This record gives sequence, C-alpha cells and structure tokens, in this order.
Amino acid sequence: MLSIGEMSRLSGVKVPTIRFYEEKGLLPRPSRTSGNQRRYDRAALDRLTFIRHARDLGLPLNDIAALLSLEGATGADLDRAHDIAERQRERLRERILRLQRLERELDRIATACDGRHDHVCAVLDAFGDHSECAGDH
Amino acid sequence: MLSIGEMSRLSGVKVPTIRFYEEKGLLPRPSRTSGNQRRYDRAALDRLTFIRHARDLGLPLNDIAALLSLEGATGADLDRAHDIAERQRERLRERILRLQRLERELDRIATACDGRHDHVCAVLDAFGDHSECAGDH
DNA sequence: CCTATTCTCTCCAGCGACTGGAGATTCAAG
DNA sequence: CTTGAATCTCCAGTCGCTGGAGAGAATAGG
Repeated sequence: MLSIGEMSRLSGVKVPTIRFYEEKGLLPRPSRTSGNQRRYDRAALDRLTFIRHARDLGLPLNDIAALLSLEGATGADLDRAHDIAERQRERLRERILRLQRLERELDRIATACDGRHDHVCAVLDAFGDHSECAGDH
Repeated sequence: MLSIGEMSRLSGVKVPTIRFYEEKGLLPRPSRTSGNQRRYDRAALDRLTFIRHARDLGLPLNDIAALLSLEGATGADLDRAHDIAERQRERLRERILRLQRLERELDRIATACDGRHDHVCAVLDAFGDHSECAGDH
C-alpha cells in the first residue's frame, strides 16, 4: 500500500495534484488508514501514470476521463478511444506548424538589430508589425 | 475615433479581452463619450495589435508589459527588450522539440491497433506505458 | 513509551488569461 | 421617436493546477 507521497514520487505527479484528480473523479477514492490517510494500490498507480502520460501528450482532463471510462472496452467503444488519439494527433500537428512559424518570426525579431543599439530598434517594431521586417533599418 | 467593437474587429482581440487588458494596465484608459463609452485612437489600436502579436508569439502578459514599458527606449533598455525576445525564442524551441517527440508517440498510439478491434487494444495501454509500444500485439 | 520530525489531512484562495452572462444604458439608423 | 445593436459594469466561471494555514497522523530514534 502506497501513501500519497509515494504515489507522487513514483508517478511524478505532485501531491496536491493527485488529490485534485481524485476530486475531479479521474482517480477513484482510495482506501484510508484509521487516521484518514490515503493508501493506494498498484492499480491506482497505473491509473495515475496513465493520466500523467496523457497529460504530457497534451490531452485535456475531459478526454482523459473519457479514455479512462473506456478501460477494458471492446468493439465500438474502442473506436472512440481511437478517435480521441487521432483527434489529438491532428491538433498537435497544427500546433507544431504554428509554433514553427512563430519561431521563424522570433528569429527575425531577436536578430533584428543586433549590434545596432544606437536608435530605436526593430525589436519593438517587429512585435507590432504582423507583416514582415521592414528590411534594412 | 474607434469604438471598442471596431478595435476588436480591427485587431482580432475580443471585446471583453480588450477591457481585460485595460484593467491589467496593458492598455491606457481611453477617452470616453458623454455616455461613458470607450473611444480609441490609432495609437491605441497599434498598441493592441502589438499585444495581440506578442501573445500569438507566446509571450506572457508580464513580458508584454515589460516590452511596452520599453517603447521608445534606447541603449541598455533595448538590450532588455532584446533579451525578452531571445528568451522567448529559446522557450519556443524547447516546446517545439517536446511537441515533436509527443507527435511521434501519438502516431504510434493512433495506429497501434488499426483494424484489430477484436481485443482490448493498444491505445489505452500505450497511454499508460511510458516506455514504448510492446511491438507486435 | 516518549518525543521529534516528517507526512498528511481539509479547506480555501489564487494563478494566468481570458470568457460569458445579467441587467442597465447609450448609440446610430430609419 | 423608436427600435435594435452595441456598450457599460460587475461578477462568476473556465482549466489545471499550486500553495498556504492550521491541525492531526505516522514513523524513527532514544
């Protein structure tokens, strides 16, 4: 039986967050000691690890709850789990593309006026200008 | 003179968000009509566009406020603006790398048991397993 | 067994960055 | 002048936590 602190250490999820997940129904209420402290079993740790992993992948808690409710499902329900993963993958791809565009832009901004600090430089202008760098300044 | 709705349309920032920015001190309090409605000038629109752009680039409002306070700065202050852009660029690069790792993993998960819905499939397992797909299942 | 230290408990408040509703006013067009 | 859209303020809620207060429980050492 694991204390909440051990769960935290083993899963990498902070103690208050574990309680938060319980409150949100993502983790079942664990058994308690006579002194009212939570004691978890292996299955709870697995479930928490699942949540952690899915969070890392960017899934919102809603989706994670949906997946958890499908645990051990078969047939059509599995398609739903599949859909969630698929949908999330799409979202992720978009996010990456968007971030890459932004990175290029930040590159431009950060290097806009290297070594030319003698006048109001392009960093601020560049942030304000959505088109593109005014070129030579 | 622009109404808040026009500001919203021109900048792509929602009306309540504009008020929120004002409350947070990112936008100066605009002049008002006799009936107490906000009226903005061009400079305000520019500033809002700046904020919008910087937000798109992932900067937190704090950093944006810092940049705004440096507007028209020279010399050493410019280095600070420069630093903010640079720091943000680093953060962004990390985020992209992380997301790309996650994308690969989602690929694996989403395709894990295509067409094999006859048993409890790998989608759920894959989310729970941080190592890697168990191979053929 | 007692004590000291470390966990853990509950409750509640706050973060960032909005978002949206209620209910009252004001503006602009016809 | 009337109507309908836009705006006003205030406040509550969202998401996913995070951290503090103050109290009680577990555990290791003496």
